[in-house]
Amino acid sequence: MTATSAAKRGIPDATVARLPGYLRALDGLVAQGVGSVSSEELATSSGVSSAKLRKDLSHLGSYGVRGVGYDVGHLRYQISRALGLTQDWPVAIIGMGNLGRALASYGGFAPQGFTVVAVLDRDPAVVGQRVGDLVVQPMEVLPSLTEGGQVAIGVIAAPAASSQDVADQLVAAGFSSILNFAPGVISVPDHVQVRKVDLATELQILAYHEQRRTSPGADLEVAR
Amino acid sequence: MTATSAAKRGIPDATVARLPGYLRALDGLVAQGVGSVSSEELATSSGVSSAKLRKDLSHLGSYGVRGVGYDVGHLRYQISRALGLTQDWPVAIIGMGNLGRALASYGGFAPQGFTVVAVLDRDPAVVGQRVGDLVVQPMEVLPSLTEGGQVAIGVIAAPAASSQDVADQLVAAGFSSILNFAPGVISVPDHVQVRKVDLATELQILAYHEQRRTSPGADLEVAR
DNA sequence: GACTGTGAATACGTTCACAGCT
DNA sequence: AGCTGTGAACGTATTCACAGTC
Repeated sequence: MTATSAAKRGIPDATVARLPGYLRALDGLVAQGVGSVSSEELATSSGVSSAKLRKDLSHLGSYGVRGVGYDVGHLRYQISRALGLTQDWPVAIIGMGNLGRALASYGGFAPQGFTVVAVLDRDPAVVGQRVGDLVVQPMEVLPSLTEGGQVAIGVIAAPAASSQDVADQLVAAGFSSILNFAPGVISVPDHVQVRKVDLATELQILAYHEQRRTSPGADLEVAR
Repeated sequence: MTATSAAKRGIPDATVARLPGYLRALDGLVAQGVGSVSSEELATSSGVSSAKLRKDLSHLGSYGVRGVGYDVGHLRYQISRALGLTQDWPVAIIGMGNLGRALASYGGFAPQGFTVVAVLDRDPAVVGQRVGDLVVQPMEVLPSLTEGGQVAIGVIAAPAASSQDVADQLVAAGFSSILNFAPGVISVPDHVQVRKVDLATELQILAYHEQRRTSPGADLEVAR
């Protein structure tokens, strides 16, 4: 219904959402040449409690050594494998406005196993322009991207008004995972995974807490 | 400890996170000239179940009418008020790389009650450049932004390597809410709210589900 | 008759605290 | 002695289902 349609016999959603954080912390340790960590140390560098970390890792298997800790390299590999990052995931970005360009140029995915293989826009004036190493392609190429059975993740960076339209085209082309940066809800068939990133929502959540700081008990008030 | 340090006698976190979605759906209805909605209709346009919607709204008060539904304008106002959006929130963005520029130029906040009032960068070569309507300022101006007691929300769009440094400067300048786009954890004092938006994390979560689709029961396997 | 608001039931997530292994 | 892995306890979120109101 909403976002994640419950995984049958898999890793709990809350845990999956934290695994990338552990992975990043482990990469930091690898870079520092650290070979082994305790749950306490790894938890601190990931910003969680050690009990939560251990529970999370216990869902992947028993990869620690009692009395010692976790082997950094091995744990890193196991988390990668659990997340499906032993393969590289090609990604297509739709919508080459400010945000789309920023995402396309941002080097942040590549090291994590994601490669932007195509950038598209429906505006003929934008098609053909260079963005980073790529040339903007028209929407018509979408179906060809999924042909090898490879590209499966689409990123919607189009304006809200056309996000449902883009989502429909992604689904029709055979994409099964969508990361949506456009505000608002998009509806897709059950078998398609959608995740949403929304700036305005995040700011509004911060505003709520910020406001509570200054006017504490403004809960029950004259309702008009 | 982690992110949200539990609200005393407030609206549940999960509810707060969904209110912006309801607000957006209500704005759509206002634009269509609709004056009244049922929980079922509003839930559908917000992508949640009607029971969840009603429970969420019940935390704000009783603003519906049994047998009828909710008055769109009044509910919109009540949610705005609960979120603290009856005032406008000035925002400062730190880091004018690709992402920072995209965020600064993105018009998406303004209608929601957020105004980007300052954009900063620590690189002297970037300081002075125009980004949208603003001129990039040096980091030194940070403390002056909070002087009127006004600017309280800072957006970190700097690279991961300097995100902790930027966070420290925001905290020192008196910011009490931070939206962090840089990968990795930042640590701040308890009274500072932090929310994180991380691309790579979202893609990794999608990859997990995507991988499960293709290789279903790859859970217990030879552990090396 | 229609639709809200909510207690009760259930599911999910986190924390505690300790048994079990090295 | 040190640290993991995990059952049991607790807390939070979601769903159900219906009493209450218009």
